[in-house]
Amino acid sequence: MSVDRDHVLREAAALLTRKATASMDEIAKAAGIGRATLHRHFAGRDALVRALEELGIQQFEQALDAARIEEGDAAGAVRRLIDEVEPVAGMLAFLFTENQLYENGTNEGWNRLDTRVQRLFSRGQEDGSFRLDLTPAWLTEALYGLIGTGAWAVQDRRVAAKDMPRMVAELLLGGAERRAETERRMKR
Amino acid sequence: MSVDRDHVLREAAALLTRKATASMDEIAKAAGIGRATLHRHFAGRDALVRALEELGIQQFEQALDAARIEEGDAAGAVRRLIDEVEPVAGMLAFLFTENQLYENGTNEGWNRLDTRVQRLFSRGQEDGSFRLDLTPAWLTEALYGLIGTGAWAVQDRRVAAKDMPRMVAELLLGGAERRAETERRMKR
DNA sequence: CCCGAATGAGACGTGGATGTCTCACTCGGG
DNA sequence: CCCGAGTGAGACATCCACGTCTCATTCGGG
Repeated sequence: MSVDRDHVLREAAALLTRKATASMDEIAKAAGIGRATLHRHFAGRDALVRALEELGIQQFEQALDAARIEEGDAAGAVRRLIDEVEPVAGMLAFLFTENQLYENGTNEGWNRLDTRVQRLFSRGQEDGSFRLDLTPAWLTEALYGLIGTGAWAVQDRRVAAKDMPRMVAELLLGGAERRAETERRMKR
Repeated sequence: MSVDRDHVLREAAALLTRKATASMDEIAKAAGIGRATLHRHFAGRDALVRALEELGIQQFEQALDAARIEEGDAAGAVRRLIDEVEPVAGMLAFLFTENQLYENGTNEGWNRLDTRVQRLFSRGQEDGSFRLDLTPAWLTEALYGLIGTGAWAVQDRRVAAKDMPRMVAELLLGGAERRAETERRMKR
């Protein structure tokens, strides 16, 4: 009977990522509940969006923890991170799109996570596994962008959900150009 | 005196990409004109968005033509395309975000250009310069996503506008991992 | 210099979304 | 079995953005 709060937020994120102007009524229907119930759980649209940001940041942090991005080689850490993020890619896409986060003087919680990701790329550069001509800031943005693009492609059935992490990781780390190392990895 | 239509559309795209729920008044102010004047040039919000799509598609097509993506090696063609697209990256980011384009039964003009880009990646795979384990459809989506991310990073001053094309092209083609070929290219 | 076209500011009515409320219903625990 | 908490549907007033209109002003060409 009781409404699954996380489920509502997931559906809301998926809808709002597709159609940012969706009305509260549309959001409620997408989540399979009545508009009144939606208002009972979230005071208003603003409160809903803030809850969305909060949950997204929390889930992203859990992914960072679960992937143990501070351990092992940097490339492996990036792969683990993308694997862990996949189930909540929709939420992250919403977060990345929702720049309101940036306008209102950068969000504190987000900054903490952002720094953590940037450090991962810095570490990869320092230990020689990542190239030095692409800044950690750009690699971080690119990671977000590719995850968002991937989540989108999955929603539109252009890519299967199970393939998404590999697509994102391979492109981000290895790029599109063919090379010997890629051939070797493919054969494993 | 007369309003610069393209300038208005550019500003509108930049604003709407950041804040999709921006009101007509905000759009007008962002473009430096009055709300009445905005309405004189575009019958309504829908008309504005349609004009935005039209201009974006037109500019993207011009970029595809100018880059002569059907000629030369595929990697070079991708680099030229990104260079040509850079000035209108904001418009393209809007187009990519504006999924309404996909909802309303895919847009005809867009499909034509999308096919053209996919063919570029297919060509690269056939001539052996691109890897085969990433589908042309995904590489195409990734290109759009990275261009959008790049445009965004430039807007937020995280990346200099002149560096954006290189950042996007290098990541898309070469990826983040260090390798001998990259070192060689850097020394040129 | 002067006239006309275009603009900016603002008033105004309208429609749709919002937030609140009521009421009947349903489900689950005691 | 029964009661209460939680829900869906809908009514309702309110508010905001929209689209239209007017009017004074400004800018540029003739």
